[in-house]
Amino acid sequence: MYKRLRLKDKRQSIIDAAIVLFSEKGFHNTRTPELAKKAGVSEGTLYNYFINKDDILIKSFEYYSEQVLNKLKSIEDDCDSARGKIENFVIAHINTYVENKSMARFVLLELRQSPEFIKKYPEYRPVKVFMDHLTSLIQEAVDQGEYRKDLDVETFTTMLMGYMDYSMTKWLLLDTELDPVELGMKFKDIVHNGILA
Amino acid sequence: MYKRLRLKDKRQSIIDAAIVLFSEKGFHNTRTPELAKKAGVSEGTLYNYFINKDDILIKSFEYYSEQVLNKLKSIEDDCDSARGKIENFVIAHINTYVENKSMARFVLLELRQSPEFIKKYPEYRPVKVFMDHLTSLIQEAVDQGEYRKDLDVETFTTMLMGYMDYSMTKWLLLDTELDPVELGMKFKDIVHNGILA
Amino acid sequence: MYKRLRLKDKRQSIIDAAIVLFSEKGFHNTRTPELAKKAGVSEGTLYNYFINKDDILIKSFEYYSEQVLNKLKSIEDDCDSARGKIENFVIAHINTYVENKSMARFVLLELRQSPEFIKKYPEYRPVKVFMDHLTSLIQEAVDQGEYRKDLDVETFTTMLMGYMDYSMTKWLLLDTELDPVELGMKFKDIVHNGILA
Amino acid sequence: MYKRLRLKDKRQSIIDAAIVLFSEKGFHNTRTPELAKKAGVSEGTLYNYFINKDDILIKSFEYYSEQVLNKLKSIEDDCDSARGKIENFVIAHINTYVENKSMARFVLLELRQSPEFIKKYPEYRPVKVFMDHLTSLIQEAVDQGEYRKDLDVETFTTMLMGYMDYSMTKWLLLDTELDPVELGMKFKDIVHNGILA
DNA sequence: AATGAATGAGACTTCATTCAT
DNA sequence: GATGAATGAAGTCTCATTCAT
Repeated sequence: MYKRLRLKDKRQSIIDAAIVLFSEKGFHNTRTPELAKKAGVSEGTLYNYFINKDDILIKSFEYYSEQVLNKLKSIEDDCDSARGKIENFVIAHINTYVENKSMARFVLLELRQSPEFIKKYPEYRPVKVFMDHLTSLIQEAVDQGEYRKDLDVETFTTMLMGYMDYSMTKWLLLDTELDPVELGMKFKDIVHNGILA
Repeated sequence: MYKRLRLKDKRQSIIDAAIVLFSEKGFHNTRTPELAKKAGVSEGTLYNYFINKDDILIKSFEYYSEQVLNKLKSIEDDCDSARGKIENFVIAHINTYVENKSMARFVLLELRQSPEFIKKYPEYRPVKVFMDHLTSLIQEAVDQGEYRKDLDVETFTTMLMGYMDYSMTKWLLLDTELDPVELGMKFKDIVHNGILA
Repeated sequence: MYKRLRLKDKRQSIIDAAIVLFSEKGFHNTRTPELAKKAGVSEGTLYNYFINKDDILIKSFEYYSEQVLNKLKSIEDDCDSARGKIENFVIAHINTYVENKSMARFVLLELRQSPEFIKKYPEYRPVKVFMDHLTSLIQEAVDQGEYRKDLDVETFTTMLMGYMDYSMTKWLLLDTELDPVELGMKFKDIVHNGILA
Repeated sequence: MYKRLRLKDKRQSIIDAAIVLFSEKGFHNTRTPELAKKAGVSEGTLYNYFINKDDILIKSFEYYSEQVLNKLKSIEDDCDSARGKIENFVIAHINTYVENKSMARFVLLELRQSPEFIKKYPEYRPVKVFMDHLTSLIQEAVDQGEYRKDLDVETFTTMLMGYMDYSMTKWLLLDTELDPVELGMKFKDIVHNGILA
């Protein structure tokens, strides 16, 4: 029991170090000895917990997925109206990244668009689970008459995801500030009121 | 004159090969001998035209930038109304990528995750030129009374850019079809009519 | 303790191999894999102990310097008269090389022509320590009245060093025999008795 | 005739450039394109006049040998007494180097002790022709009764050559001044008068 | 004869991984 | 389980040499 815990500690500290380093320097520019050092373990220990360097990337991602799924569940029932759920979702989604910038970089820059990774795990796209959830929330809002009947759900989902993604990418690359609530309100203003004069 | 042409050919064929390979396999998984072979030159020739492998990445991007700037200029005067210009811009922007999928992957997927690249171009330039242009078009539409006076121009720009970017990323990663005109119309429907019931 | 010893062994075996190979084939004609093989280590191990190939040259020389300094100290107090000390010094100096022909070639032939080396050690140190010591011994002989008062100490030092150096270079290049005692006696005969009829 | 001259010009300018560059940077650190540029010819032209890079080294040396042989002949008959000839020889020998420091470095540092070169051309040692000449002059002095009958001619030759060589090496490496006449006189004082009190 | 762009063998070096301790 | 020195395959890049012009 005690050993299991310590074992879990090492595994976890490797994943934590990996997410930080991969996000800072990129997967290919992170050296395994450096990763071991940051995790506070020896180089050999990496291979007691993971098959190889690729495996560390994949398992780091799986850890991330687990985290965000938990997050998703925790905010699911906070609100009754579909519109309110969507608003909560957007803010929670962005907050997840804002609270952990390393992980944000890891997912948004390094991982999300890694062709090798996507090729190996097409279904693991971290975005997919979000998109599907968001799509279902939007469909719910349409079904409940909160959004108009002929709204193209897929297009609106893409707009919202793209808006969040793009805003966060700008935040990461240009190192600016990011206020989730304000971001959501500005978006809402446009899609609710339209842009026309 | 003859020599200059051949010289330009080799340099260009290396860039062309680089864009294809980097987009297909990623920068780090592309081997220089493989790149040379694809370009139809010897390994040594790479280093007659470029400082090192990194330089090939940078110069390939600069070539891309030049291309898109030319594209921008060519569509500038096609339409009188600001709204028309924006619609033309969106379609032309997406078409640039659709017409050259390799370059699309190169810019949208590979370039974004390259730390060397980000270090050299911290302002994320390829997109910046577009964004700035788009922002000015939207501002023009507001000024001309085509869009409402209190429209948050920056937010709308980000929405539109994010929507295009996200749609194209999905297109690339999931290998689906992409119709620029339809894409633009769906977006217009939402931002013109709003989403509310 | 055990590991430390093995560690020192590897480092030393690389230096030993380097001195032999550099002296036999020259620095530039010695390939690192060959050097690794001769040292009984892998190619990668070279770079666990040294920064690069140049560093192996430098460190080999520094090892040599340490060796000869120890030699110098060991012969310092063997004799009371300054003249005797000088004679001992000459014989010991030459013996150092005769006993280790690889190191002799390394220092006398290879090291002298290495621009990297000269740049790092502009004062031509390996010889300087000797020269300075020899100069002080000769000065002592003058002070004690064993040599004449108006002897140009520097010139005599240069003569003696040059004579030894030249004799040894001939020995190395022409692969002849070398008897340190005989060499010293022949020199003594001339400088004691002069050359005139 | 005109072409022959121009041809000789190119060949000579390559040799001149080689002697300078080889002496400054060493044979292995001199790049052939750089050598071509310094000589004012194209890279390909090098191979119209020389077999390969090694050949340029060898031919540069042969050119040097020719030069010094001419020098030797020109001073041969300047003096009647053997002692005078030796003195003239020493001064002329050193002057050859002082007047052309590049060539001095080339011969004394780069070429003389290049194992590859010596291995290929053991008889071409630039020193040999000098030594032999000097030996014969000393022998002449002994025969003429100017030096004592039992003088060890070889030892004295080695002393004198070593003294000159060592003095010049110090001059080159430490970048000091060198006065051939003074150098000769200091040497003469010691070997004529001896060192003893 | 002169050119210099092109060549490609081969150099040095890196770094993910192993395994004896 | 933990270590980290050792490994060696494989990478990028250099540079003497060639040959079409």
